[in-house]
Amino acid sequence: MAAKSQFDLERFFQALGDRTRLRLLNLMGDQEICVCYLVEILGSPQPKISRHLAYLRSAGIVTARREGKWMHYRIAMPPHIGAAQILRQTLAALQEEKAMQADRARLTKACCKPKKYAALEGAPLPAPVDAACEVCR
Amino acid sequence: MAAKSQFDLERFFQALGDRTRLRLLNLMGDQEICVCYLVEILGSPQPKISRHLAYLRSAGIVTARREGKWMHYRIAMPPHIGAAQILRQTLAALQEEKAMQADRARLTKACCKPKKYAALEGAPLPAPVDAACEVCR
DNA sequence: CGGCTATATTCGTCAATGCAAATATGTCTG
DNA sequence: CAGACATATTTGCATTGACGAATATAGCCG
Repeated sequence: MAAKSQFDLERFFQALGDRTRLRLLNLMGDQEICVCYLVEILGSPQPKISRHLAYLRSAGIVTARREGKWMHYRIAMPPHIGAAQILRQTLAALQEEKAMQADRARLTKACCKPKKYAALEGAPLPAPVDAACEVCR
Repeated sequence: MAAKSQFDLERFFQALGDRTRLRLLNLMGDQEICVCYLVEILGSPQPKISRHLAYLRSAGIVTARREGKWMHYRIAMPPHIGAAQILRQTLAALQEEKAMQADRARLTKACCKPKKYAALEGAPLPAPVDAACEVCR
C-alpha cells in the first residue's frame, strides 16, 4: 500500500499502446532474449527496435543485461502490483492473436536453425527457450 | 477465438494512457454517471472532459446514453475477452490510489448533497450509487 | 420560435512520439 | 590501436494528441 509508489501507471499504459512494443513483449514472453533476434523476427530496422526497447525500459516494463556485445532484454514485472497483474494478463491476451502466434513461431524456428538467419549466426539463444525448441528435434 | 476480432488492443491501451481518462473511468466504476458530475468532480473545463469521453468511446471502453439534455456514460466491457479482464484489473488497481479514492469520495459527497454543488442542482444522480450513498445517511 | 442548459466539436498551438537515415558508442579480436 | 560487429542515439520530418478558447449542436421550456 506504500511500496507501489512512484510507479507511473499512465506511462505504463502508454508503453503498451503501440503494436511494435506489444510484439516485442510477446516475443520476450518468459524468456530473456537478444536484441538481434528481435530485429530479425520483427523484420524492422534495428534503430526502431532499439528505440522501442528504450521506451519499454523507461516505463519500467523490461530490463536489459549486457553480455559482451550482446544485449539481452527480458520483461521486468513492475513493483506496482496492479500493473504486474495487468502485464501478465496482457501477455496472455497477446498469445491469442494470430499475428503474435506467428511471431513466436518464427522465433522458435529461428532458434532451432540460426544458420538459416545469417544475422543470427553465433548469437546467444534466448534463455529458457529450451522447452520450445524440443519441437524442432 | 473468432469473436474478439476487430478490437484494437493498441488503441485500448492508448486510451488508458492518460490520467484524466483513468480518473473518468475510476469515477464511472460500476455506475452510469452524468457528464455534469464528471465535470464537477474533476474540476476540469467541460470541453476537456467531453473530448476525453469521446476518446474513450472511440476506443470502445465506454458507451453513452442520452436522457433529455443529459448524457450518461458508463463503462462498456470490451468484446475482447482479454481486454475486458485487463480493464477490470485496471479499475481495481485505480482504487488503490489515494488520488482516485479522493475523487470517489468527492463524488459520493456530491451525490448526497447536490445542493452544495450549484452546477449539479437537478442533475440526475449516478445510477447504482445507492450503496455508496448509504454512507451519507 | 427564442432562450436556456447540457454537451459536443472546431481551431490554433504546442509537446510527445513514430519513422527512416545517418551517426555514435561500446565491446571484442587481432 | 584498428576494424568488425551489436546496439544506441541523434536528426529531420510527419502525425497524433492535449489544451484552452470559442463556437456549434441538441433537447427542454415558455
